[in-house]
Amino acid sequence: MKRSPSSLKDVRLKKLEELVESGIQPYTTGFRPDLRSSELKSKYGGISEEDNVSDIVRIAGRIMAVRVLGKASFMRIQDVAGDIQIYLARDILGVETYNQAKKLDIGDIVGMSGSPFKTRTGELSLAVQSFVLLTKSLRPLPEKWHGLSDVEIRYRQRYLDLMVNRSSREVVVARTQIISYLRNFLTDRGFLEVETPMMQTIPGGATARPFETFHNALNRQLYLRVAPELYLKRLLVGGFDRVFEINRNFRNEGISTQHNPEFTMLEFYQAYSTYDDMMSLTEEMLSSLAIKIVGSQSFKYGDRDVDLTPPWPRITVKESLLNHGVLNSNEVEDRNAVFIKALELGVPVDKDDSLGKLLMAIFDEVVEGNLWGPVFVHHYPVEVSPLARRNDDDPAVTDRFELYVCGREMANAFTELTDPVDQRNRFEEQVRARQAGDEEAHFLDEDFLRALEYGMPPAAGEGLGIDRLVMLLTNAQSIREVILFPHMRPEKGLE
RNA sequence: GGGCCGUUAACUCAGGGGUAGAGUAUCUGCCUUUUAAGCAGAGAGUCGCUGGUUCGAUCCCAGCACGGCCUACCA
Repeated sequence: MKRSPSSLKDVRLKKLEELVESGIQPYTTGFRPDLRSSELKSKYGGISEEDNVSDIVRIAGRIMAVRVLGKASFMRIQDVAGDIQIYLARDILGVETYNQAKKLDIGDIVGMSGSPFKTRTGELSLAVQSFVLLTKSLRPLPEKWHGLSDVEIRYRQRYLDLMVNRSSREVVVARTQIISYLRNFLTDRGFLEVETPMMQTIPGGATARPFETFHNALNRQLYLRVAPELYLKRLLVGGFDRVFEINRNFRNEGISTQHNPEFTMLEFYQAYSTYDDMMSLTEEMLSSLAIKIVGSQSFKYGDRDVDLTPPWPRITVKESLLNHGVLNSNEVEDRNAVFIKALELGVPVDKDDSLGKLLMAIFDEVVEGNLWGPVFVHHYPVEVSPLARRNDDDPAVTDRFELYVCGREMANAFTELTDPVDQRNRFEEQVRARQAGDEEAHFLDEDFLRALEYGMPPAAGEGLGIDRLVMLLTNAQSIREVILFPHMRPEKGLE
């Protein structure tokens, strides 16, 4: 570490030495506050400037602002609940203690004991009678007006961001409330929360490239899961009729404002139900969640309005293409016409792609981003839905939907494929695609097929991207705003 | 992966071919109800890194690193 004699950190290290020399412990344990700042405010907020409160209360927190007025000083102490002003006066503390208090720095964590009172301007404050330095801070905090806005520092040093930016703390709280709400919502309906493997020998359940790792003792390759789906369905086979998991998935793909290599998914499965039931459940779950979190079913995302009031429109993939005008009703059934249209649109397609794949390629390219929603798009082609049940009337499509809100896929659900013979065929098709170079194609999971051969009850399941849901409800434009420690390249030159 | 933009003090930002500026923060002094406290003074930067052009580069050029946005892949 480089040390110029006058660096801000060295100034504080010198103070630290002086504190120790004068017998003050700079990292003290054992102080227990009575109240958080918000509790102090609600308990004593009603006092008047004339009141002489004799109660002594203890608060703890970080010094965020210091105003020394000579023989008296004010400081702002921040804790998790907010902040409270404290008043330090020489004639209360005595000369020696007051001079020690003046050595406290912005950033230090302190415990303060004193009596609540109101200042001339009517602000509830704490007149300190004694204090203790709990943690000496050695680095200066970001500037008090503009705070910390450099996104790189905000993400890399999230602790700093949380310290100085209230909005960042609010996102954390909202995220926790959202997950808690979803957990209770499902638990209340008889769902059992489970945990399934993150490290898998055969990564399954989604079309995605997995991360690879290696188990030394077993001398074999393992994958980080791309989805929990196949394990949750094994639990349906085992007899649990409603299960869910809220946990991390890992996909070895690009990073963007919508994508982090690890992200959180809610997956839930319900036996004896269909994807229609999933749509109703999703409407109820997310619209009530919105009321809980933002206070209304309609709210702003960016500069546009979103309204989650049920029911939400339901259209098929083909209808969405027709509605958009990109294809007409003759073309949409004609594989070659669709292929030509894809080429015209510059959509990346392969000459061997099936009708279903081509339709989805065009959908992804031109329709998806325009689906402000909320809208359920259903009847996905069977070729791109290897785990979903075929539609009884049209075996070329599946009983699958994706929920779109604000041009983004929020959820993916389907009536599950329970036929082990069909499932084997679908897997084999995926294996052929993998052998042809598709690194995202599914692996064949022989044990999963064996489970289906024992018999899985008819069921529907859904995956819901938690990060994107949190983005929607906190009006965040980047997934990194809703993940505490988003993935970053290693920092160079760190001391 | 591709394109564009950015990187100057601890933070927020100006500046610009002749070796650097502001506010906040820090330090010193004054100040017993401030709250963007005030007043006076001071210190603080290898201008992201490495090369090139130039008498001279923080500035111009190239490469690299990191970040942002768009794009691609995906959820």
